Amino acid sequence: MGLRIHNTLGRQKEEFVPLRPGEVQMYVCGVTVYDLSHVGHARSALVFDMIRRYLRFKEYRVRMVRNFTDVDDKIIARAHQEGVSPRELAERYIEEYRKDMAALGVGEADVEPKATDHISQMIRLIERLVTKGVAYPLDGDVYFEVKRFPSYGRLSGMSLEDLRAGARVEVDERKRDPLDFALWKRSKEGEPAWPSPWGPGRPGWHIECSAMSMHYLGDSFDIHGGGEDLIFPHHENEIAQSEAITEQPFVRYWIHNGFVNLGAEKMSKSLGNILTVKELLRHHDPEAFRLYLLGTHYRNPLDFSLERIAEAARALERFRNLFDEADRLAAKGTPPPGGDDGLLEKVARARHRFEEVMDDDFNTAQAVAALFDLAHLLQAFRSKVTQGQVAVGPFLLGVGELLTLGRVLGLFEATSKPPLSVPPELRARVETLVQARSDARSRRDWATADRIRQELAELGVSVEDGPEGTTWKLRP
RNA sequence: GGCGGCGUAGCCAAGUGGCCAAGGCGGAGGUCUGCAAAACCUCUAUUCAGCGGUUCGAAUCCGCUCGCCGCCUCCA
Repeated sequence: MGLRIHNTLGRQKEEFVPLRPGEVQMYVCGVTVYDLSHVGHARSALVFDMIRRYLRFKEYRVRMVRNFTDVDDKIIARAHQEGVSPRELAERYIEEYRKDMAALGVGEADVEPKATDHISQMIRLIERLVTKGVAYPLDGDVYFEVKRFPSYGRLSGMSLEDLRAGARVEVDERKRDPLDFALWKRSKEGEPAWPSPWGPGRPGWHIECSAMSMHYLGDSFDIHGGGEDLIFPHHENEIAQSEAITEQPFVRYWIHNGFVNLGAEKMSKSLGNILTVKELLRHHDPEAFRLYLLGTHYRNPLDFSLERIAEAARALERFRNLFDEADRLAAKGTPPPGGDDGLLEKVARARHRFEEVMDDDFNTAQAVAALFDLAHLLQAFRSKVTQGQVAVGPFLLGVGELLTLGRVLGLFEATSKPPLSVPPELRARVETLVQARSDARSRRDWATADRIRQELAELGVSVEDGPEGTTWKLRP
């Protein structure tokens, strides 16, 4: 079975066939760097990170480009406000974005280009558009003439008439059509400017993605992604610009992720209802957040809720308990003999199911369900290992497979809460108390044992007595 | 106004014509354990916003109604 992807162009699932066998070229719209990124940006980044991981699991060689928009009105306005240069402001937030993504476990793209490093490529594209007669200069600006591109509106599913009917853009009498959009903007006093055939100015927003994607990936490439708010006008305009020049299909598969809502409304800066990634990670485990996100299909809206993330953290604990158990059994050495009781075949079936549901337009909710089922299976088997009924080897193999599959989704990078976060002096004190409690227990002095457990609880430590002895961990 | 999407258990959420409607959280009972925790087992939607229709058969297709959201302006 092959991968099927929902293509925004056509609004249906299609079999995924890359341009070159075994290779995938993808471009993802990144962020405009004028402020800290929020949970909505995080969702988009995590979705495309998951897609890239899965494509790699399918043994595709993936080349991914994710851009930074580092010149635009908001950056300029913000920089003026803070009394720094737009470049300085952009650099700062690029740095912050990279830190946030790393903290979320989102891998770096193969290329992370900045718009301002590609001005000459943009100018060349604009020149070609002017030469072809699909764009026209006007007082130092250059506009794309939408009427010259017959399939304009195809991605968003709207006709020019539909678009004109609902147009909320300010009518600029100079433009040939209200829907014509800027490729190049004449710069005003005090704004960053680059020399061009039309005078000093700066690029319009849409042209940068055409320029950078075609520069790094070619005139036609496989996947272009971003949040669903980019469908119109951003991606619609990219198609118009690019295809007007090359007269070839720009992108084969358009993938758009759904929004994060907060309080029944889209999380966005203009509405003011945002939660930054930094704020999120101050209180929550990044893997719990990832598990929470994966529980909802990437195209569906997600109602953000800290309570749901806390639930995901509890669910994640169950996997981690299993991994701890596997570590303990693996460390014991000299595996006792025994059968596998059909476990490995069930593990293979779980893998098959995982791949099948992921092949269906990245159904991570189902994939996660397969992971939970596999974990249950392994836990049940582990009870039998402990009782000496079956061998430990198949159990460890099964856990290894669970880890492999989870990591395809970016989960289980940390198999347990990092014990490193325990300060050494606290660790020593806890170890002493745990030992004292074990001594008391071996004397069957339950009163003392319980008292010590209470003492440990006050330190935020919980203890568990198992057949292999007592273990402890920090409670969140 | 135009275009599009959503409404599934206490909560979250998959499923888009036919095996018992995934999975998670929460809850109930049981096993194990000195107790606890963890883990395991069982149970927790005769029903998919409502009303009609198509079909041998619909949560899934069609129509209408109600409620919610997004895009059409910068936006992941």
